[in-house]
Amino acid sequence: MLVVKSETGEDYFKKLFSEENLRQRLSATDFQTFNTQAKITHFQKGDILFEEQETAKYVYFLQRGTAKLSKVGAYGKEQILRFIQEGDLVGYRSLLCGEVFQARAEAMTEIVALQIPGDFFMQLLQRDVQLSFAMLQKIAFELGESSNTITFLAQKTVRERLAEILLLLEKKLGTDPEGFIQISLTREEIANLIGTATESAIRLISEFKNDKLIETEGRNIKVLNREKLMKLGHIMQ
Amino acid sequence: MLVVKSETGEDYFKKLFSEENLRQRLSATDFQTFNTQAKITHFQKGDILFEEQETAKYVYFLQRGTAKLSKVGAYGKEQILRFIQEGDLVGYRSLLCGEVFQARAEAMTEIVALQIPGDFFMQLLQRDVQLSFAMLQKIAFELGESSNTITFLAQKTVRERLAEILLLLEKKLGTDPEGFIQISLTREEIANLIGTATESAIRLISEFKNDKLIETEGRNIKVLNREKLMKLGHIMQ
DNA sequence: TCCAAACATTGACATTTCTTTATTTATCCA
DNA sequence: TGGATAAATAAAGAAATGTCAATGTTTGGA
Repeated sequence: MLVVKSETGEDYFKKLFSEENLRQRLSATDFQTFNTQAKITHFQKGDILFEEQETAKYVYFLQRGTAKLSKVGAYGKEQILRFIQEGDLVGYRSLLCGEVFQARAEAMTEIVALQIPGDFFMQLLQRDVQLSFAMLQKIAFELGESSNTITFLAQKTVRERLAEILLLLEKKLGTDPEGFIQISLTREEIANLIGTATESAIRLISEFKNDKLIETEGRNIKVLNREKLMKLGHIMQ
Repeated sequence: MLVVKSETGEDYFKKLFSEENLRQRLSATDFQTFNTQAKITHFQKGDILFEEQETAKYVYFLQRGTAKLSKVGAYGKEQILRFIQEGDLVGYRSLLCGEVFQARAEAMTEIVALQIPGDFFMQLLQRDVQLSFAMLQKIAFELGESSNTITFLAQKTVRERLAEILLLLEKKLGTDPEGFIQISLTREEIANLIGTATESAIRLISEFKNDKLIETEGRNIKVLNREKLMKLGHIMQ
């Protein structure tokens, strides 16, 4: 199963980074520093939070909006790794390894995020056992999801992967009142999520549409028949 | 690029779990507990260190030998995630998340490992900032490698994946005096590493052999032409 | 050492997926 | 709001990959 959003830690992080909690947990000095250093930042759709190969300077705590985390493969093709949503943290991995960013984060909607300087974040980790443990849990969870993605990509056909990803997008990104998946991806982005050519993704989407499994309206997709999609995607439960 | 062995942390862990270091860092009580609880265990080739779905009870620190970490996909097909080698730790991920194991670890050679009870390991983490930071770095590194594997599987052809994995196996598992890759995998295991059918892997291995890129001797493989394999695998550098 | 079981190989064929090209449609900015 | 640009679609043929079946070979235990 492909990772769209981690299911653990988000609410936890939200609490961890709430003002009340920070004031309680941090020393007076650290709390002061936090308030000075952590800045609310805004991004528009298409804006880049950070770029591959860039030095890891900040960690972002998303308070609103959705971003995609992706990297570029051998032929310059984008690979979408996962989505970052409200309550999620992004940019910490490279920082922890002391590497430059290995992925880029791009806003898919308007975003409001708390921008935390990397060195300060690292200091916090050293001092705040609770935060450092939360991080351990979060990364451990991500790593597990990542293993699922590996199995998913290695063993399933494109058709199965598309069926699964549509269900996952619906579940994780949510739907609007009419039942369409909240955030509309381009066909190319869908292809870059499941590792196929854009044309193949398009063809299969048309097939699913003909089979009444989904309905489309421009870039928007609505799932009509969950059961059949699950069967088609050979999704175990 | 597929992960065969992590390149960070191993030596660090070796130091962390050396007797001298433990005695220095841990309190007298903890050190005593460690010596009582952590047991040297031996495994034969084919033995299982832990099984998927099993409760995470122990963490293993490999002192000698190699294991494979794998999980089972939708059709009961094995997916090899990575190899665990001397100086590496395995079993910690599920423990950190408080999940049952999501993968199995199987000995590929004789193994000597330090078996550390999970609850004790978790206690250590809470008390030993150095260990907990090392773990953060290790998992962060694994997660980065995992993203590379995702891109590798999603974007490369089977031929490219085989070329790359052969080079990687050579580099990470090492070679014997004659130049053959140390640990011989079955053709099926190679297929289960790169996400293809066994027959496809066999056919491509034959092709590489005909093209004098590699040489085989039963299950053993020797790389003859690194440059061409790199070109064939479209390996960037 | 010998034999059963597991593994490796090969060929033929089916199926999936990609690539290329052309055309239509949607989106977004000036 | 009108274009320019990007995106979506379709179709056809090529290439890659998977599946099945048959057979040869190796390996590991009795």
